[in-house]
Formats: sequence, structure tokens, C-alpha cells
Amino acid sequence: MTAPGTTSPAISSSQDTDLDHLDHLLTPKQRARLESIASALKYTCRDQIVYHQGQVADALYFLDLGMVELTTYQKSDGDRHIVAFLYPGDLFGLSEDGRYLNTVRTLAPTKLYRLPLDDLQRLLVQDARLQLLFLAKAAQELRKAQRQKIVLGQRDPCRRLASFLLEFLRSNQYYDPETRIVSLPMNRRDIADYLALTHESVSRALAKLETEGMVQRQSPRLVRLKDMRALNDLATY
Amino acid sequence: MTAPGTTSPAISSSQDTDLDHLDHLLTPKQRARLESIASALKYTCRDQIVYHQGQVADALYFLDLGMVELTTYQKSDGDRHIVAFLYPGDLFGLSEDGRYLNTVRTLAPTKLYRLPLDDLQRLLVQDARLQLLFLAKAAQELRKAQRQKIVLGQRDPCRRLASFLLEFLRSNQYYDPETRIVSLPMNRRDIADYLALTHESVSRALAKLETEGMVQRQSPRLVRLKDMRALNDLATY
DNA sequence: CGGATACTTGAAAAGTCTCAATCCGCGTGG
DNA sequence: CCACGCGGATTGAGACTTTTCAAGTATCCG
Repeated sequence: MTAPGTTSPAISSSQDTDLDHLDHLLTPKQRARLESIASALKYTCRDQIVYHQGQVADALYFLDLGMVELTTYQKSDGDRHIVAFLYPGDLFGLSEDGRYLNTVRTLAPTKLYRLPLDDLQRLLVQDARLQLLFLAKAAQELRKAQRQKIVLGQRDPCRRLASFLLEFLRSNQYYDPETRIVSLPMNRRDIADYLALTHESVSRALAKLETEGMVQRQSPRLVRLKDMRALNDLATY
Repeated sequence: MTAPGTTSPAISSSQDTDLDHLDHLLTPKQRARLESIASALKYTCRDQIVYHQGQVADALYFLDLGMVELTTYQKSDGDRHIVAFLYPGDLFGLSEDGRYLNTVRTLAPTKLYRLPLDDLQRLLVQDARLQLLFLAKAAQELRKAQRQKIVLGQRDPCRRLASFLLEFLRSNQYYDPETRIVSLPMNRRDIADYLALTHESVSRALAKLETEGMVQRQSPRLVRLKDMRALNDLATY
């Protein structure tokens, strides 16, 4: 990631990691400006709603700590789709016609910043370099969405699950490189709704990955990645 | 869509239509500036490559006329996925680590503008209001990707196909509101690679929609939308 | 008009989903 | 500290659907 002020195009910025919070790219002045319009929100427990799909959209949110899920509900209320799991450093608050497109729910204790849209727009018009960072964030989300679309295009549930597990490599909070154990912050149904499978299929896919020696289940929520290479091959094929 | 200079947040802009080309939102000065860095490209026939996945990314592209497809190839070369079909007014050129993520191919005679990244970045830093328009475009692409992800989550091929057909309502070039006929600019295999199906399944789904009275095939490439309401219900469910 | 390509349709195979029962882990309360 | 109970997770069998493989038909273009 390039610092603001360089000539490297923000639009083609490289992949971010957990540590690349927006903050680290800001000049002290930019940081102060953003803080002046931002309000910090803390959620001490999981399953809290940040906002609902269809509510009037008046702010953008910046995830600082924890994890949230973005879900979209179809007309028949039983049918939901988890659009994304967000990590620290991610931006959310996508809207259309002035209303939020998703419902945002916390999966863990979470800290985030709320940026009112009108204040933010004023700020971004004043500070074009700061705006470039937001443009880069948008590009990052676009890449993520595109990747996820390709994952959903795979027929084999094992491939989808492998891709899903490998997403956690970016996370410092839910993946321990020492033990190579992923600590899943969501249940099987959430994973299923994210990968467009049933929760039974998720279980079966995980069992298959285990019999093939790619992973090892310590407990339902703790999965050890045994053969990273094989998982990667399966995911990217 | 709001004109530049209003206080309505660009990030929450409403849905665009074919007519909402970037040009229409520009001040004469902005337009002149963009033109000064842009070079027009014309493709007189289909199946032309604009750029390949993996090439060094040095420009953003603006689609003015025609249609292009964005495809991503997996390691094994038989496996491809069509990420998006782009309409006039769409922006493309997404990259990661300085290289394009997709291969872009024309599906019809096409006119587009090439905007070199370094020139563009300079311009966007100078003109923060112009940059807001690009931010809005990025948000629009993000909405599109999210919708498409939900479509791929549907199991039923008929639903996916219904969503696909309804996407053409936005297009002035490939949909005629009078006769309600969609003129498909791509073959069954392209549709299949877009919807994550086989081309046989696309055929069968189309046949099923026809027996159920929702559409009528005039010829393989010409599909009349008979029951718009039913199609919509099927797609959005 | 002819050839090649694209499209449609059919039958068998493979896979996931549904429904159901069982198992496990975790928190609660005794 | 341990037993209990609840929700989540796993596993099994059958129904259903899509894919695969193959053949036939239509369409487009030279």
C-alpha cells in the first residue's frame, strides 16, 4: 500500500492485510479531521445489529476491531444470504437510493467508527488525497466481491470451504500461524449461508477435507490447517 | 443521480441507467480535462481483446458504446468464469499488485476511452468533485457485484436465468420495450460461464421458462419477455 | 446451397438437498 | 464438582436436480 502523496495509483493498490488500517495511511492532520466527524461505537457482545437493510443510509462505517457480517434478506423471510464477513480495516455502509442494502450484525465484541455521510463528503471534497484512500478501499471491496463470486461459481462444496478457510489467513485475531488453527467466529449455518450451501453440506465438506488430510477438527469451531498447499490448490485450482 | 456540487452524498447515489454516462454529469471543464488525458479506442468487430488478465495495469477504461465481458481464468485453462457483462457508462480496469485481474473481450462493436492511471490520479487529486463521481461508479460496481453474488447463490437455474434476462431491461441497445424482446449479444456458453451453469442447463432453463409462459424464443438469440411480473417474482423471490 | 457452429433434447450418472436420528460440546443448576 | 439439558454439529438414507455424455436439430455465414 502506498502512502498518500506518492504517485503510485491508489486504484491499483496491492492487497491489504489486517494491519493496513486506514489510520496507518493517514497524515496526523487527516487523522484529526476524520476523528472530528467520527463517533466510536463499541459492541461488547455478539449478535448486535449495527443497522438494518432498508434503513435510511446516513453514514459509512469503519471496522476497527472485531468482526461483522453483512446479510441480505430476500422477500420470503426464510431466505437470507450472507454477502460478506468483514475484518478490521474494512469499510461498510453500501446503499442504494438512500437506503442500506444489507443488515450488519456483530459476530464478536466489536469497535467501529461511524462517519456521517454529509460530513464525510465535505471532508473528501476538501481533501482529495484522503478521498483516494477511500477509492482504494472501494477497489479492495470490489476485488473481494469478485473473488467471492468465483468461489460461488465452483460446484464442489470442498473447494468453496477451502477458499473460505483460507480467507482467515489474513486475520490476526482468528488465525494463529504457530498452531495453524482457525478459530471460527460463526456457526455452520452462517458458513452455509455465505457459501450458498446447507449446513449439512458444510459439515460433510469439512469431514471430507479431514479424511483427505487437509484439515483437522479440534472442535467444531477450531480447525487446524494441516496441508496448506493442498487447500490452496483446491481453492484456486 | 445528483449533479456535482450538490450536497447529496455521492456514495449513496441511486441506480444508474444506460443514459447516465459519466459525461452527462461533468462540467465542461471537467469534460475537457478528462478528454485531454483520454484516448478513444474503437473496436469494429466482436471478440477483440482490450487487455489480458495479468498484464501490467496502467489505465482505467470507460465504456461508451457496445458491450464487453470480463472473464477470469483459473489455473487449469479449461476453467473460466465470466465476472461481468458491461454496459455503456461502466468503468473497468480493476487490478491487484499492479496487474489486471480480468481479461476484457468485446462482444459487439465497441467504443471506449482509455484513461492512463498516473494522469488520472493527478487529475483526481486536483479535482475532488470529479473524484466523487469515480467513487460513485465504484460503489455502483460494488452493488452490481453483490447482486450477482446473490444470484449465484440461488440453486434453481431458472431463477438465475430470469435475473440474467432482467438485467437487459437497463439496456437501450439490446432490449426493445415495444416488443419486449431481448437480443442476446452472447452465446449459451457465455451465459453458462456467467451463471455458473453448463450451456445445456441454460438451454433447459430457457425451455422451462418458455413452457411456463414467462418467455418466448423467437430465435436462439432473440427472447421475448412475456410475463415480466412472473420473471421478476422468480428472480427476486 | 452447403458446411460448420451453435443450440436443443435425451438418458444415465453423480452430486447435493431434504428429512431424520444421533452425537457432541457447552453452559446451567444442583 | 458433577449431572443434566439444550442447541449445535455430524452422519445416514432417499428424493430430487444438475451434470455428463451423446445424438439430433436448427441457425448462421460464406
